[in-house]
Amino acid sequence: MLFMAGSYDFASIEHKWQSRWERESLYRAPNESERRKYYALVMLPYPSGDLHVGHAKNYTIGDAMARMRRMLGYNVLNPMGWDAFGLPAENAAISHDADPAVWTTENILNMRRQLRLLGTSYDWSREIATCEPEFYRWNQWLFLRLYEAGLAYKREAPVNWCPQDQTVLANEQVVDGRCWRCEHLVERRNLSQWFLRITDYADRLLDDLATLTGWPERTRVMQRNWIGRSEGATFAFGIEGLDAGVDVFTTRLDTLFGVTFLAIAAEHPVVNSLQRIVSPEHAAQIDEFAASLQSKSELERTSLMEKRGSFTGAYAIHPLSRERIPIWVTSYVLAEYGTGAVMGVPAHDERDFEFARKYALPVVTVVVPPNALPDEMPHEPYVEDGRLIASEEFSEMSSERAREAIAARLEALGRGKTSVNYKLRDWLISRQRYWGTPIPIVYCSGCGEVPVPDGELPVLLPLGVLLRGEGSPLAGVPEFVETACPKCGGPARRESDTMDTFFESSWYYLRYLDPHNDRLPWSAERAAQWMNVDQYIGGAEHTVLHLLYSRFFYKFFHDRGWVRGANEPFKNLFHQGLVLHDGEKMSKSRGNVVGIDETAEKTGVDAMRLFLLYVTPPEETSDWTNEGISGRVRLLNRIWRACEPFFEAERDGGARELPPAENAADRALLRAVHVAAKSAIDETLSHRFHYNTTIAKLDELVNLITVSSGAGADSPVVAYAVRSLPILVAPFAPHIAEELWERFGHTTSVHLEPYLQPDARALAVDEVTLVVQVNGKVRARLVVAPDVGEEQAFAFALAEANVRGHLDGKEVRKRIYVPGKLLNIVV
RNA sequence: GGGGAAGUGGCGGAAUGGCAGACGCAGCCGCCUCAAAAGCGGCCGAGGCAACUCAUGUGGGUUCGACUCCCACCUUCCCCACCA
Repeated sequence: MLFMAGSYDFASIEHKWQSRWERESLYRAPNESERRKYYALVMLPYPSGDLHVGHAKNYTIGDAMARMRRMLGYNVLNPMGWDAFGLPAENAAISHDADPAVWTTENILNMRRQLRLLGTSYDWSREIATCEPEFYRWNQWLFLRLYEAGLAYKREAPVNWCPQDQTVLANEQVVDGRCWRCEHLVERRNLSQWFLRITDYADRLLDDLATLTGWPERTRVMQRNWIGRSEGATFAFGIEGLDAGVDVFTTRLDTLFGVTFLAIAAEHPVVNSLQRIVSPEHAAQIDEFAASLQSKSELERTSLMEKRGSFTGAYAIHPLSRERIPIWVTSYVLAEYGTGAVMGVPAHDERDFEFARKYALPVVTVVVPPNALPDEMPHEPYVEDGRLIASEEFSEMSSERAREAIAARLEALGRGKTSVNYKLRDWLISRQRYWGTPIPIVYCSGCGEVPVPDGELPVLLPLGVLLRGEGSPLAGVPEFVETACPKCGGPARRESDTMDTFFESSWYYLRYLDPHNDRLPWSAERAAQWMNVDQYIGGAEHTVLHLLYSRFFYKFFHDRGWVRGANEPFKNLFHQGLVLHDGEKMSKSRGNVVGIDETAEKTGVDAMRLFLLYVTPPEETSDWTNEGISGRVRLLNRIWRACEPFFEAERDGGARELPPAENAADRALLRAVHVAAKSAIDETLSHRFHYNTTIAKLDELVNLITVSSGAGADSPVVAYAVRSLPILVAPFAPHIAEELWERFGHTTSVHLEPYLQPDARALAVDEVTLVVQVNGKVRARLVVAPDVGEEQAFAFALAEANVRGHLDGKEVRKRIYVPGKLLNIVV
């Protein structure tokens, strides 16, 4: 290791303290404490192999924040674990013949070492890995509780299927409608799948967003849009020649008299009934049309394809006018949203208009702009609200009134009522994959679907399974699948699907509270002690799914009484920005990945931590540059050199008392110390974490100390400032802080010290620069006492030649005085 | 198509109604040195000899005063997207 004269030996210092912190379990969080609790949580990582400085940003922000809270007197819980189930392990098995369990364990070992190398302050006694039976047995336990509550159920559903790889794909693995591995077009297949009934919680998930004032606004908006509540009405069209009707959902009931066709999804259940009443030619056309769509993914059916349809030959009856309405099967109506059927109103809907034009269906205008006459031949749909025409007795009503009046009429006739629809769909948790939690269900020919009793948990995932990347791996393991029915003891088959890994990440934060409990996933007592999470930090890519699923689970737990207090898990939420390298995304293929190990070796992790916190506000995208980090290396070396003269001095017990200032330089130095401390505390308590400004204040402080160093070790003010440095930098550069603290003669850790409390006497200024403006333009700057009065300030201002020149004998119309800051004279 | 965020020197950024550009990077000059590195000191938005003027994406507005608030537009990034 080479290091220059005037620089310090970061490598041995960082290694020394990391070992000692671990040996002394310095960051263990006791369950019982006099101190107020603070639950600091960073999203648990997937053990993908290696950390780079981009990952480090996330952990550094969380760690600096947790260290600040600890030094501010809180009992901080700062845990870490591994989101250890998932596809990359399985893919590694398929491509390099590696056992997923071994691959995962090796990665965890390496990444745990790297997280320690970052100087993080986690309580490792609470570590969890979701792939261990001690953890996933509680996944199964929670699944069974959801099952008992009717919130877990099985039904047939369309999924993404890659015909090349012969396997189901997760939504995230479908890129632009193609398989991420072989780029084959993905098809839709109907398979029997497990779902969680998150839609039961849609209203609460939506309404409680209002209570999440500590979340970024954009995250709340995205969740609101994802839930996608829309208010409207559901009503029935009768069908000529059938007893059954077709339900339709609409938000635009005011356009009901503009209906010229009924559009239904090809998968709609009524299609079978229609085929029985229409001519053989029409029935064949419907079959042909449905077949042409069947294998297409939703993406193809939506974005890529032009709207298509086929007339069924059947007619519906308009619920009010009783007119005959042709029924079409179409490509653009989604079976999974609303009722799978839509009233076609081409005059007032873009999609219906496009469809009607293609198939020459009539366009009937029933809403016009408030003060306009109707267009006889519209060239584009009018989609705004307006005034009704040609709508029987509802004509001349406003859209808003008409919606209410028509809904009331439909309800009176028993043909419909107001209703609410959500975009949110039930959460599909089945995966035809190996490396996940087995779903604890058994199928018995006699008893049917039987839940595995709690006493038989965990249902262990068999190890050493041959993985070929085709089909459902567990289905091919007889020792796993073949079992006895828990009810009747007869032969039965286990469910071979595993759970979506979002299942475990929806509740893992509760397991940290009670990681060794073997009777329950966590105890209500521990939850009461620690929940809710005070600050959650993680990537914005989890804005919708992970956070929504976690909120859903937590509300379920709350309903059960397993957690109390607020029914939201995460009080404050923060999304960190990405890290680029020289303006480009880090990736192995570009060869521009900056690793943790190389950085620790080259510059030390204290410098890395400072750089990541300093280069941008934490929520912004930052750019890693070698020049940038050298600036932070310089700062650390300057801190070291400022402290060196004090290493041999005897321990000064009074060093933390504010010394008296002899002169302006002393006052400036004391002020710089306390301004830095105030900044660190403000950024923490505000949950803003703009430590870039705090570190800039540390730069200013070190600049002042360097200038003052001529005053030497015998100046009590310089001594005070220097001795404050380890405390001030401890949350950001924890190793150098600890080393300096020790060299100053302390025998306990700096990280157990209280943070420096800003002192009003040190922060006070004895003179300020008062800006004098004439008509809003700066004309003079006066150095005055901070408490100077308006009259006196005005008198001072008039003494300035430049001010007098601009007043030039004109009449003073108005004066604005901001004490200690500004005087504006308006003439 | 819908929604969200953001536009400030060569670069990252600071300032959230009151001195625009803190702090750092890069650059330039000097000191130290036989020399270099490191370190230390200084300069560093544009124009002007200067007093000054101009300048925070563009155009309006509110205000004594706007990077900051309001309206419109332009650009960039992100998310969702035939959601009836």
